[in-house]
Amino acid sequence: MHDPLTCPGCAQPDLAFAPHDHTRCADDVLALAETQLAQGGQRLTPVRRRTLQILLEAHRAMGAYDVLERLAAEGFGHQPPVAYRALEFLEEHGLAHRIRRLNAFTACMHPGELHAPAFLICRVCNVVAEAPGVAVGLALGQAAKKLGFTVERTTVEALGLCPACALAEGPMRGVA
Amino acid sequence: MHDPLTCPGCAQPDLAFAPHDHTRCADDVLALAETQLAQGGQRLTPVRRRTLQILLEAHRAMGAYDVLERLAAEGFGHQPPVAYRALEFLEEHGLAHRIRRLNAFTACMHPGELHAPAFLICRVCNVVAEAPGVAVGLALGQAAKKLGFTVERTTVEALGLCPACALAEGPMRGVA
DNA sequence: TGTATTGTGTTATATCATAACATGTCAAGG
DNA sequence: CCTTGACATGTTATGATATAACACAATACA
Repeated sequence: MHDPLTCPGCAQPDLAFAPHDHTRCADDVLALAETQLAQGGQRLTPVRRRTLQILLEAHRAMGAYDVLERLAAEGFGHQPPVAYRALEFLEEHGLAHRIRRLNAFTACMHPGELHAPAFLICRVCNVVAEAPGVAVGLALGQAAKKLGFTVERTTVEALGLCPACALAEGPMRGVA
Repeated sequence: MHDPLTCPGCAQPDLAFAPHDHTRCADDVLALAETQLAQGGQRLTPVRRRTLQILLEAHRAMGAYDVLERLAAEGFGHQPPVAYRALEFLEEHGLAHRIRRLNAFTACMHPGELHAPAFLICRVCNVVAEAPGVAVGLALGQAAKKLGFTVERTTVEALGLCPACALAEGPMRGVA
């Protein structure tokens, strides 16, 4: 169900990068999602369900066209709107996030919890970690308040080096 | 040099939205940019200079193709890379920022100052304000540090309502 | 002046995203 | 039951954004 070897977060537990809650991976999140949506009178239809599953299984950010390819291969529609609609639905309901710097989407690792997501994107290996962004959201909200601006949604992304790639790259500087 | 009537920030001084420093608009920023670049051994070539000017004059976020159109009309190249290269150069050197939510670029309103820019984007009128983002950057840096992640660049954007549009929209709720 | 570096411009193509419309599904009310 | 309205899915077509790769020009500097 959850393969540590293909999960970027699990691959380096000592470094604690991307320390998502494994007890909630894939199927668990899926069940949770279904419950949540039902409460709001929303439907987790087959395409939407499968889209979420694909994101959860991939366990990394995926472009809409990548998702579409998978969906198409499984008998769903073959055209971009199929993927975009499902992804947008998931995003609207807090089950997925859009990573703007990568033009990609990723499953939310802790749906239901109120959170202003902040993402850490490794520029070398492209792994995306969802960091606790409450403090960031708060700071942003305050800055906005001073200007009389009402915040509705936020995009917070940091590009840099994950621990593993920093180890690999850092010591190389000036060597060669 | 600076027309309050076409400047979103100046249009509503009472609301203090987008309270950029007017003494630094257009020509001032341009001069500052030139100095700064020269110090770093970089060149503010005609295309680059004109691109920055266009962004400063527009005083709002512009798409790369909008910028290109202006450049082309003035005798510069007619192909996308012309605009993208100039814009990327400006961004790298802190003279312009990329607004990912809008796939657009905007001139930096206070170049030289060390700052992690945070943008407030009105979803109604599309005006973009550059808010002081130091606190936000700090919070993000700390969250990253906990995961061993090294932040190099950040994207911080909030979508919401600017004061003017909030006034126009807020009271309407439930009325009709 | 020659030579390396950087910048500009081009063609061509890749990548990402949405508008508009037809068809299908399903639940609620007649 | 069957109609109707809302929502969902699928399609075609197009729009919008971005980059690769290469030729040539300008500049810096030995």
